[in-house]
Order: sequence, then structure tokens, then C-alpha cells
Amino acid sequence: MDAKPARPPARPQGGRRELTKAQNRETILVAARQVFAQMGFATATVRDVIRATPLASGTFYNYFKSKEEVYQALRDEVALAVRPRLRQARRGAATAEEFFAASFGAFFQFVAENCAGASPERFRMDSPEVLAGFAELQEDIAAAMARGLLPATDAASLSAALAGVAFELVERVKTGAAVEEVTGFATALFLGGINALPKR
Amino acid sequence: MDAKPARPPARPQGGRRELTKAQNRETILVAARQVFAQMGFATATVRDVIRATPLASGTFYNYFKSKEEVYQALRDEVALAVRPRLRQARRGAATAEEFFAASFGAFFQFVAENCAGASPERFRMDSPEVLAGFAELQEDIAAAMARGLLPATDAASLSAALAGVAFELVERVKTGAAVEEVTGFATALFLGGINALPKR
Amino acid sequence: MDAKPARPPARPQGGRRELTKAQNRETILVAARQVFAQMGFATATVRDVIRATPLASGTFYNYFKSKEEVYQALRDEVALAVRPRLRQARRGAATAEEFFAASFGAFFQFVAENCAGASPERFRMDSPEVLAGFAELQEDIAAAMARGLLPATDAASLSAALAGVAFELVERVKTGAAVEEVTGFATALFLGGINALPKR
Amino acid sequence: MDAKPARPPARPQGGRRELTKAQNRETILVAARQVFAQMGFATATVRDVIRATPLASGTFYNYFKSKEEVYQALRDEVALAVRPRLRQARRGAATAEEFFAASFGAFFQFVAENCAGASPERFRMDSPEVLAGFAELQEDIAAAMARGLLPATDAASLSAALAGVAFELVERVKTGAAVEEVTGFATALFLGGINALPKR
DNA sequence: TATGAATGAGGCTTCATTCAT
DNA sequence: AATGAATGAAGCCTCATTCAT
Repeated sequence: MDAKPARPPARPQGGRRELTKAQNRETILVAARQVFAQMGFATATVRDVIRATPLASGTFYNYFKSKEEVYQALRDEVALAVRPRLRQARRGAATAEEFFAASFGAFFQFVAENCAGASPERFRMDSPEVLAGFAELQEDIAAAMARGLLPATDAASLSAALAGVAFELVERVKTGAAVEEVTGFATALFLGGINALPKR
Repeated sequence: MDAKPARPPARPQGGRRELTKAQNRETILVAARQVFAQMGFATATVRDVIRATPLASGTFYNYFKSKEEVYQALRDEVALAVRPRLRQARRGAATAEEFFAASFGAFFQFVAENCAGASPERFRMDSPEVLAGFAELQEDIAAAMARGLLPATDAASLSAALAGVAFELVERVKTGAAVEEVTGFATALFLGGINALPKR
Repeated sequence: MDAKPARPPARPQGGRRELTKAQNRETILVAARQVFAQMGFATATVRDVIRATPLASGTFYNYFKSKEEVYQALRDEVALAVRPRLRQARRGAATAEEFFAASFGAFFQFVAENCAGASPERFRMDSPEVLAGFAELQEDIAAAMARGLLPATDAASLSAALAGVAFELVERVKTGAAVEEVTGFATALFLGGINALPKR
Repeated sequence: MDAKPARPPARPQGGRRELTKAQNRETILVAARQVFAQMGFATATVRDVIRATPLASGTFYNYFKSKEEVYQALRDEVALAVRPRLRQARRGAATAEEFFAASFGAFFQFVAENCAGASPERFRMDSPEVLAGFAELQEDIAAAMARGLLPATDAASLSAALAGVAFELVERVKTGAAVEEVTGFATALFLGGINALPKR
């Protein structure tokens, strides 16, 4: 049905770098990010990951308990990297427009930089870090409402809507759409919509 | 008793014949729908599907040649169930408000009826019905723009945004929120937002 | 504990690591030879082979890609063992009598040494070594005819007849008949018969 | 490796003949003979056999307990059919030549008529009927020696040699060699060889 | 630690055989 | 009897994971 991405070519090559523990972990994470992005998590095998590495298969398990765990670590790493950016962007916003533009812009920018070309397999939303990010969004929205930046409505629904739009549109970014354009679209949508929402 | 090289005959166990022929196909489809929705199509295995069934593994292959084929059948089935409702709702819309209200309303209604107390796990986005519905949504939006019902913007982005909002808010419906309320929220958001979007 | 959709991790059992890498290939080959000889190549399964081994099923595939491949390896191995002996015996023959005596003698000797108390089941004729040996026999007979050692007749039929006699009489060897006696019988038969055959 | 014979085309066609029990058994045997001959016993499936029949799969088991059983029945049927012919031919022989010619001729003729084009998969020699045939051959040879038709040698070895040659040369008949020619070859071989054998 | 061969659960699928009709 | 859908053991193979070195 879909032309599944071919498995990566054997071992990249290379003079078995002598890496410190910390470096090996990072090496694996980098390889895993690439491989999962290219083949999708379900399709990619641990062997695919280590083949993209100068390491041996057993070594993988010195750093991660399972394939599932790298995946989680990857997500956490991402969440850890984006979330502070997003919070800052939102907290520094002086207008509603800035609020939305900053939110979407930072998120799309990050994905564009890190996940370009990744498989369209969607994130699963149940990682603790992702969930925490959700909670933060809702807090920030509530705070923005309190500040008068946003009209008072159902913060939970609004944050859900925001997240939903972000998660769907990010696919367009992954497949090459310009960050500014997609950000502009999402921002306009919410900017226009926010005043039409039922007041609380 | 004698060391004959032939392999022993099979078949020790007891039977389980309970469902009629016609029912079995449906049984498998129902199970497949559930399993794919929960684990995602890529992750789910044929085994997972039959395990969610009172049937034997071989029986699966009396009805479907492969996982791919159930998937297709599912698309076909769903197409016959929800999607026509959604399409009609959207196509019958005379105003933008009707368009959004119909879209969200029909979707939330369907989920409320069918997925009542379903697991809080979000849909995996690669489920067949979801994907198929996506395509149609985009078509209908494009048609609505052509009809002048909606202002001309990027139909793909708008449908993605619509879907994203629907998928996030549907969680609220699953956990008991009133369909009308959630529909109202989403409708208002898009109704307000649509005119603010960059023109095409 | 929690109904996570991911499939449970594998691996409950205890280990069995006993043989060194180099030995395992040989272990599998030995088992395969036995199994193919007893059940025939078509009937035997990879499972049958590994069951005749202390190894795990996956290990088979560390050494051979498929049943076909062991078969080939077997041919190669046997080629390195018996068949050269047979070929040399036949090629070194200076008279027709030597030719037959060498052929039968080497074969019966080999069986006596290797298949001593083996099961009374006849060889299945599709075993790799048998088939490979067949081809060589025919070549050597043709060569012997060319050398004038044997009168010119149908080499294919003669080699078939030779093989047939060898295969039936070898049973007598297996059950304890003296190699010399059986060899003498077969040699005499062909020595006497060869000149009566229709000329080519 | 080898171009395996394709499975037979579905149901031949036809207006579900109303057959008597005896006829059905024969129908299955005929189909089985064809299918096994074409695909080999190991490769052929019961479904292949019934597909070559107007019957349903369950019906197969009204007549045979297993796939193995049809196979045996087939062999028995063959043995039952050939053996009397062979005995008569041998017993009516007035000279050694007639003895051998009759033996080989009757056997090759039968195979040519019944198994032409069959897969080169060899018979397994352990069916009771086949074994019984062996015993008869040995008896007849002993009798012929007693009658002075054949010189006195080891009857067991001679009958084994005869059988071996017959079984190997029959392959040539199966692949189209002329019965007379092959018979002539085998007869000449034994006629010439018999006098060279060690006396008993 | 790092290595990589060994392991076996489990994926997909076929097919001999049973059994409700 | 005859039918043919249902059954599940077993075939082939992959791959996450362990473990001796």
C-alpha cells in the first residue's frame, strides 16, 4: 500500500569511536530519532537503530531497558526541550495575537527543525511529559484570561482546541509547509474565533 | 509408538462453533475496529484481532486475506455508517454555521452513542475510519468554499484544524460533556475564526 | 496491571547456551543431514531440523536463511566428504572390475562406517547427498566409457542401475552383511552384465 | 529451485454427479493419484485433491481417515494391480531371459500406463503391499533357481538387485523412455550378470 | 562496559481434520 | 451421507532481549 521506507544500510562505517557513557546514550537517541522518524516506531526495529550506530546490539540495553523506553526518552527529550520555550513565549505575550503566534510559532518551529521528513505516524499523547505540557498550556491560558489578554471562556476546552489544531497542522509542517504560513493560519483562526466563544 | 518419521496428526482440542457464518465476518470487523483504534493499525497484529474474538486464528483467513484486507473492509464499512451522515450534514448546510455545527454535532453525537465509556486513550490517527473521514472532510470543505458557504482559504489546513479540534474535544464528550455544549464551543470558534483566515 | 495496549515484553524462559559458535553450524548440518535422510527433503521442516538439535529456533536463522540453504550447505559438505572418495576410486580404476569394485566398495564401506546400526528405513532418494552423488556417478561412467574402460552404452541407465543395486544392497550392509561379500556380488553382476548391454 | 507444479484450477466444473459410495471412493483415488503424481505427496494438499473432485472437503473423510491413508490406499491399489501380473509373468517364464524380460517388462509397462509424468518423488518402500511384493519376488527367484531357470545364487541379494534396478530405471520410464528399451537394458544386464555371480 | 550470538515468544499463514447442519 | 466453515497445530521467520565472554 505505502512504499515502506527501506531499512537503513548496514553499519555506517567508522573507527569505533571510544565514547563516554553519556555520549553513547546520546548516540543511541540520535539514531533512534532518525530511524523512528524514517520508518515509524512500529516498523523500526532495535536492530535498525543500532545499525545506525557504531555500537553493538547488547550495548543498547546498557542504556535503555527496551525499545519502548528509547521512544519515551525521545518524547521526553522533546517535551523537555520545547516546553520551556513555549511557556516563555506565552508568558511574554502582550496581546492575544502574540499569545497565539508565540504558541504555534514556537511549536511549529521546533518541529520543523527537529522532525522534518518524519513519518506521519502521530504522537501518542499519553507520555507524562506530553501530558504535563498540556497542563501547562491550560494554566497559561487561564493566566492569560486572568490578565485580560484573552476573553474569559472555558480554558480547558480552549487549550484542547489549541492543542488539537497544533497537532494536526504540525503534519503540514513536517511535510514541508512554511512555518510562518501555518503559524499565521492557526493564529488567525484562534484570534478570530476567540471573541466568538461563549463567555464564561 | 513406532518411530515413524511422519509428523503426528494434529487436532486434540474441543470446539467452539457458536456463531453463524454471516456473523463471523462482522465479529472480526468489530474486533478489528476496536483493536486498530486502540493500538493503531501499524502496531496491531492479526493475532491481536482474533484474540479479541471468540474465533480461531484460521477463521480469520476464511474472511480476510490479510490485515490489510480487514483494514479495507473497515474503511468500506465505516464509509457506510458514519461518514455518509457527516457528509450529508455538511452538504446540506446552508450557512457556515450550519456547516460547522453539522460537522461537529454529527461527529460528537456519533462518538457519544458509540464510544460512550470508551477508554480515555485518544484515537490513534492512523485508524482507517479516521483517515478516510479526513479525506472526505477536506473535499466537503473545498466544495463549501466553491459554493461560497465558506470563505476561500486553504482547505487542507482548515480541515486539519477542524479535525484537530474535533479529536481533542471529543475526549470531553467521552467523559460526559454535553454534545450540544461542545459542539457550540467548536462551532463558535470556527465561525469566528473563519473570516479572519488569510484569503486564498 | 493497567490495560496498556502495548503487547507484553517477551522472554520468560531459561537459557541453553552450550555450544560455541563454530560448533553450531556443524550441529545444524549434522541434524539436517539426519532429518533429511530420514524424512526426505520435501517432508522435513526447518522445525524438524532444529528439534534434532539442542538449539533454539532462531539460531537456525543465524546460520542459514532457509531450508534450501542448509540443503545446499549439505551438498557442499558431502561433496567434501564421501563423494571425492567415490570419484577418486572410480577415476583411478584401470579395469571395469576395478571400476565397479571401487564404486560399490567405497559406498558400502562408507555406509558401514557411518550408518552402522541406522534405522532400517531406506534412504529417501531426494536427500541432497544422494542426488549429488547420482550426477557424479553418471559423469564418471560416461568418462569411463570414453576411456574405453566400459563398453559404450547408455550411461544414464547404467548409472541408474548401479545406484539402484547399491541402494538395495546397502540394506544388507546395514544389517551386518560383510562389505566385501556384498561388493563382490554387485561387482560380479555388473561385470557380467556390462558386456551384454545394448551398444550405443 | 524447481518450478513447482501449480495447484490445480478450482473445481473442474460439473453437475454434482450423484455417485454411489463405491464410486466416490474411486473418484477420490483417481484425483489423488493425479494430484500426488503432479505435485508430489508432500506438496499436495487434501484441498488440492478434493478440488480435483466434485466433492466437498468433509466428504474426503468419509472415505479415508487421513491424507496418509489415501496415499497408502493408492500404493496398495497399485501393488494389488501389478503384483499378480508380475507373478504370472515370472511363473510362466521358460528361460532366464523370459524371466527377466517378463519381470521388468510388466513392471515398466504398468508404470508407463499409470504413472506417466508423475513427479520424480520416489516411492517409499515400507508399505505392506510393496513389502509383500518384494517377498514374492524373492520367492519366485528361489523357485526359478530350483527349476534350473536361473543359476543358484543368493536369492535375497538377487531379488534386491532386481528391485533396485527396477526402481531406478522406472524413473526413466516415467520421464518418457520407451518401455521396450528400458526393459531390454535391464534384462540384458541381469542376463549377462547372472552367470558371473558367485555360486551358492 | 562492550560485544554479538543465542534465545524463544510471537507474527503471519496454511492446511489436515472436525462437526453442525 | 454430503457439505463447507471452523478449528488450531504447526510451518516459516523476525526481532526484542539476554548472557557468556
